[in-house]
Amino acid sequence: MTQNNQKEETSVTDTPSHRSQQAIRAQNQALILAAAEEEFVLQSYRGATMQGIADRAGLPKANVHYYFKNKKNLYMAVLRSIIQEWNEGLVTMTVDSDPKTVIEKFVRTKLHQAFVNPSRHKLFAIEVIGGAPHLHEFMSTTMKEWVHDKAQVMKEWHKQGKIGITDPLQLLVLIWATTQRYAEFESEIVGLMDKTAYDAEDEARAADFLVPFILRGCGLE
Amino acid sequence: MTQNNQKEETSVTDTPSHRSQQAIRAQNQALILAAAEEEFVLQSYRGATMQGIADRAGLPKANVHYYFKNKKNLYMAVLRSIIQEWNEGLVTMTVDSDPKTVIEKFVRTKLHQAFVNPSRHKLFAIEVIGGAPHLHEFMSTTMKEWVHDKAQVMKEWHKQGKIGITDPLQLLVLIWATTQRYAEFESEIVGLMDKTAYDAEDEARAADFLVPFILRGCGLE
DNA sequence: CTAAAACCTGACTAATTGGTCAACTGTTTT
DNA sequence: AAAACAGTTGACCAATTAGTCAGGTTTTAG
Repeated sequence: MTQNNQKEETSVTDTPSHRSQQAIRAQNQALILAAAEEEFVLQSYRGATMQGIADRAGLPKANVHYYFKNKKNLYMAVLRSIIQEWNEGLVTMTVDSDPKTVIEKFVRTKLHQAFVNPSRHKLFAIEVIGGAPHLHEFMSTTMKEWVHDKAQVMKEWHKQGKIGITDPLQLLVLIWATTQRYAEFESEIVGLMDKTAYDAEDEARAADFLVPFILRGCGLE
Repeated sequence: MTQNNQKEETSVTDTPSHRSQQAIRAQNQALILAAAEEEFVLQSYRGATMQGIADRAGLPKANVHYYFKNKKNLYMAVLRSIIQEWNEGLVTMTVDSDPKTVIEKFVRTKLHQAFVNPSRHKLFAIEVIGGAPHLHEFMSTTMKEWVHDKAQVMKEWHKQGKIGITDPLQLLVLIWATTQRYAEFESEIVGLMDKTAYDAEDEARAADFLVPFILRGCGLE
């Protein structure tokens, strides 16, 4: 594939001849972000090319640069949208909550996110594995506060004899590891199940295994 | 850093003026493989440069090409050494084994590997996340056979009422996820613990948490 | 209707980088 | 000792690719 390119087909939604600029902006940015997410996952930061992203989005490369000044800028935009989803998956958890209910909800929420949007989890994982150079701020502020907050709650639960866990950080790491794994290692897990992709019941199967397993591990139920 | 380069210092072991060619080969290949492993983890395949690997190994770039024909060749060599370690970490597990003993041993072995050699686990993870394009053969032969074999054993254990797990594949995925996580997400976990690197007790802390948790999850103990 | 603003894009450029090679030095073999 | 072989390396090249830009078209505001 050379540096040159042209649109091959009209975009996904049949475009009216007259579109508001706001709509154009929104649609193209979304198109580019989605394309970038996939390319960055498959090729990693350096391996992904602006041309490849443009092709996937069905736009000329120069147009991608029109919306996102440069590659790093685009990459950061993708990371921001991932962090946003992370923030939405949070569970309210107070000293008075029922551990069993909260933990089950947390596991199911995270697992669902993993199955619904594997690419994002893969990209996040690649970033963390590489030392999280672009996520330092998020990790050392938002995420750390959330973790310390939840750890406090869990320690209180333990004091009250509601849960058999003394080290809440380890539990959080375990829950993230086990749920996100289905997204990150999709290709491996799918292969070991002799399939080419998850089917409709795989999320439920994973949940039916994970939820009781983790609850038992916590000394609940 | 330009394309040019030169050795800055004599290599790690003070070199005698007369070295056998076999020794030279072995040492340089090891040097390059170690350097490549680190670069590939930090920069991913495309991001890693032959020049960067050469610099890290303390050799001129052309010398790297002398030992490994090209970049892909070098990358595959690194993957091969990772697979080799994987094969060494296997546990013998038969129908007559004691589940508790075997699972505990398996978890501890995998966890130890993760703490001792995090780079390899990170690289393996990146490869799988990207769809394991270079590991297809390994995954669909060696690994699949091993997994199906162990799954058979575990199903038999369940029939005999020795273990409360009906879906062995899910358990294997969970054990890999939880143990390898400490390597893969090193930067995140270390950050959340307010450290800059794991200390001597962290492996033991993880094991003390994971082993009983997983055994409880399996309905053992 | 018209001018300004926003959007679009083919063609180009500068920088990076994988890979080659010829000339060289050190080691082994006969 | 000298031919053959293995290891070393600076200089070079071709391919790739992020980013620019000038001149275009379409949309919007007045």
